[in-house]
Parts: sequence; structure tokens; C-alpha cells
Amino acid sequence: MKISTKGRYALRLMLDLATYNTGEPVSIKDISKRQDISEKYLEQIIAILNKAGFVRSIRGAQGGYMLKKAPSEYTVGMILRQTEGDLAPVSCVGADSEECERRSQCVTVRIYEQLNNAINGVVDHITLADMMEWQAEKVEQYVI
Amino acid sequence: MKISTKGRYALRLMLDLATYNTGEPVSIKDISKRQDISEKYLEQIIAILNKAGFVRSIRGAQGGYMLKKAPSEYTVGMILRQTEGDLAPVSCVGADSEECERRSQCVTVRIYEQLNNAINGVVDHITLADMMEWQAEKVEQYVI
DNA sequence: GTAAATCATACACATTTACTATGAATAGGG
DNA sequence: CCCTATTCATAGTAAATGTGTATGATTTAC
Repeated sequence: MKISTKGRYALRLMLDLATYNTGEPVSIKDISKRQDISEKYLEQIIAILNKAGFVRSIRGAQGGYMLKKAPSEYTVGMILRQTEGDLAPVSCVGADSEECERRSQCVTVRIYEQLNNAINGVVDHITLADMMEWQAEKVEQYVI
Repeated sequence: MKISTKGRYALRLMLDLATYNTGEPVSIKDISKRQDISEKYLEQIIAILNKAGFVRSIRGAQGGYMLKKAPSEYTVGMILRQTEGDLAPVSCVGADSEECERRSQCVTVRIYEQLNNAINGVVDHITLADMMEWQAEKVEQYVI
């Protein structure tokens, strides 16, 4: 029941892009330094986000990445699902649920449905914009 | 973010013990047949539940296992935590949370705390007794 | 005494995780 | 046009985890 580094890094990566959104592309190297995550691993993760259409890539020197849409348009759920796959706690519930021959007699599935709803309820209503606000609040704490 | 077979089987195992709680010990062999789970794997899982004090074991011929307490005394969370470990979605939140040097600057942790609360809110409220009721409802559906 | 059961470990194999490595393709600046 | 900084694509790899099997010892009802 753990979220892997891939998903966690993807969140930090997207938040980094949202934070350093100046109009200039942000390079993997810069993100790597700020977030202290291997460049090569970040490349792999951002490739997923790129294919999903979440970021725009600019190749060549002075290249990098930018968010395609506003931070408020990206939920945590969207990002985690791309990198982690379906967030349902078992394969027999959720969006791409698989068949199970025990289904008709199975009562535990009700637990998993409730869990699935609870998880989605959290991740589908937090956006990158929310996370940016949290960051701003953190800074205030130090300033005051 | 998946619950492993070990945890899922543990739930079915405990529910089976709750359902067939006649005063006589229930053998692994019987549970194995009813739940269609390997005897040997069940032995391993119930060993965990036994060490946790959730079941009482009676050795020797005609032996088996019984719940130590009433079904309403066992939450899904108790059972899953024994078999799956802490249910927190990352190691830096929850009961046995580990240190992280990025903690002070990290905002994603707020997501994980909310997730953790949501997950616990579900699993700590459902008991074996609830699951037995769900089973009874299922039977009614067929009878009517 | 024997068969039926639990108990304790060790082993095995597949999958997933978390990266690292290699090199090709692209493009800006001199 | 060349050099360098970057993304892009794919393969490899070591460790951990998941999902069981296998072997055999121990206990106890009959």
C-alpha cells in the first residue's frame, strides 16, 4: 500500500515546474539539483508526463519543459495515475477493474470500494495550485 | 498502492473463522477448501494472526483455530496492519513514521497525511461483524 | 500408535522497484 | 557549419518484494 518513488517524484517534478514557471523552459538538470533526484530517473518520469500531454518539451540547447496548462488544472490524482497506474487498492475495483470469479460471493470487495472512494476523494481534489499555496504558507511561517 | 494477497487472504480467513464459529476449532484444510487458497500459504498467514493474539490455536488431531474475541472486536485495519504492515501511503507519515531530511521544505507530505487519514477512516471503522452482516444481506438477495 | 493437525524454516521463482548506461536526435550560439 | 546543451529512446541491472512450495518437526485425539 505504498506510493512508489516514481509517483512521489512525479508530484515534486510537476510542482517544481509549476513553481518555476517563468515562460522559459525548465531543464531536467535544474529540477534534479533543486529536488535532489537523479537526472536520468527524472528523464524517465517526465517522459511519461510528456506522453500524457501534461508538459510541453523544448528540445536542444536552452531547452527543457513547461506545464501545458495552469497548475490548478492538474490534480494529484491525474499525476499519480499516470506514474503509478490505477490507485485502486485491488484490481477488482476502480476504473479499469478486472473480472473475478468470486465476485458474487465476495464481501471484502465492499471494503475495497470504500477505500477506493476515500483515496480518490483525496487525490482528485488537490491540485498543484493548492500545493503552491501550501508552499507560500510555509514561507510565511519563516518570515513572521 | 495495492493490497497484497497476504492481506486480502487474511481478511477472508478471519471472516471465515467468524462465520464458522461453532465452538469447535476450524482447520486450515477446511478454510483452504472454502476460500480456495493454498493450505500452506494460509498456514503462514494465520501464524501471523496467531502471534498477534487474534486467534487461538488448538494443536493435534481435530485441532484448528478459533477467534479469540467477538467479530465486532476486529477491525479491517487491525488485520491488514498485521499482514501488510503500516497502511500509510509513504513511510514518512503514519504511526511508525520515519525521518526525512526534506521534511521542513516538503509540501507533498500534506497529501500523504490526508491520504493516510482517509485510508484509516475506512479500515478502522469496518469490523468482521459488519462483513458478516453484508454476507447475510447477500444471502437475502438470493432468497427473495 | 497412528493419523490429523499445527508449527517452524528454508527455498524458489516471478515481478516490481529504482535506478544506471549508452547513445541517438535536436537545436541554439558562435 | 560545428560544438555543446539538451531531450528522447531503449536496454540493462541489482535489490527488494510478492507469492507461494517444500520439508520436516511437534502435538494430541482417538
